[in-house]
Amino acid sequence: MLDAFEHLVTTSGERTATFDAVAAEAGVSKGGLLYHFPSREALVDGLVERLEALIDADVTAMTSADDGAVDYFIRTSSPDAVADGDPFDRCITAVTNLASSGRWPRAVEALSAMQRRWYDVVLDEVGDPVVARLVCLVADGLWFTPGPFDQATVDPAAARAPIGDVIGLLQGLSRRSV
Amino acid sequence: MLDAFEHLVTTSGERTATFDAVAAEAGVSKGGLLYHFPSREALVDGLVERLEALIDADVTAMTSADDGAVDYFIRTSSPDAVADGDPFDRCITAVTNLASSGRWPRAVEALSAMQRRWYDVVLDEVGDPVVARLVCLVADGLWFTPGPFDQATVDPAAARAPIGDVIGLLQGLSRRSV
DNA sequence: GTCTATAGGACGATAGAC
DNA sequence: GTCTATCGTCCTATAGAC
Repeated sequence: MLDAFEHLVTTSGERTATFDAVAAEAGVSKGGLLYHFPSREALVDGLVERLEALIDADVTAMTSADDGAVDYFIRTSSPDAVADGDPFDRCITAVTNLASSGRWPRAVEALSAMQRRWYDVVLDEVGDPVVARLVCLVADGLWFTPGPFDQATVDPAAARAPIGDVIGLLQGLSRRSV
Repeated sequence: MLDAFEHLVTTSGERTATFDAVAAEAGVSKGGLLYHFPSREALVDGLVERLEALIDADVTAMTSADDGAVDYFIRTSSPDAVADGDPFDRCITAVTNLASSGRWPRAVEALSAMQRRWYDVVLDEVGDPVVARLVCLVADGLWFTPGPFDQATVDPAAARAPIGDVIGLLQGLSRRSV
């Protein structure tokens, strides 16, 4: 049922993810859904808790990544990864959509905490706060543009610079320790 | 009336920006509002057209900025500018909120076009597509995190690196022409 | 041009059978 | 635990007086 809610919020926005639609997508009836999630807030909380668990797993993977945390971080933030059906990416997109409505403070807090944790890991690797912030900004930029709004315009092979070059540039900065 | 709609969408999200609320905010009655904007789509279109006009003005200012397009671009993308009551920033935030619902294709297209135009101006200045993309990603990252979701957590004087240093770093890259 | 009144519909949530 | 049926509320949009 959470999967159905997540899917609808991700693809069509929060407005369309009504109890009726979620129940239909999950293959149950509205009453059945409301037994497990008595309110809309319960549904949101369920997704936020799922996100928090996935953040823990991602931070662990990031700190122990073979090519370093920065490489892992930037690569998993690119729209290429979003296009795939990665559960973590889908969950982030869903919670982001929920947060942007302004009605779910818990969603906002979870996303803020996620960014703080990423920043700490990156800072630990690159050492310099300026470079660490730059890396986080690039990752956020990659995440938000242009994917979530218009999945049709995601064009990995476009004339824009390949993301591998951007990573190399950032790692160069990290080594020079500006 | 458009101001009222923009303000409500920006501060409280699209859900709360009903005809009733917009009319009350604008100081007219619901019927009066509906005379000028016969449907919700008309309201959205009005805001998108306002955005397109503001984009034209911003691109012009950006190309002729004293300290260069990159400096202008990054500075006006930072949350410090968002906190102010800049009409352009407010309009972008409002249209972004509308776009994230997935119900207004015109809003999505306007934002994509905006990013393409910014990229073209930056590329024209820095020459290198990789650096140009990096600059745009940083600007997008600055824009989206963490401001729009949680205006209370905007903390310009936080321990994170000052944005001026980030700009310097990007300009260094631009000069070295990686 | 601006108002009141209301139609028509969708949504969140409850009640109670099975 | 899952279902059907339904209540109350809120929203978009229309009709028509002024």
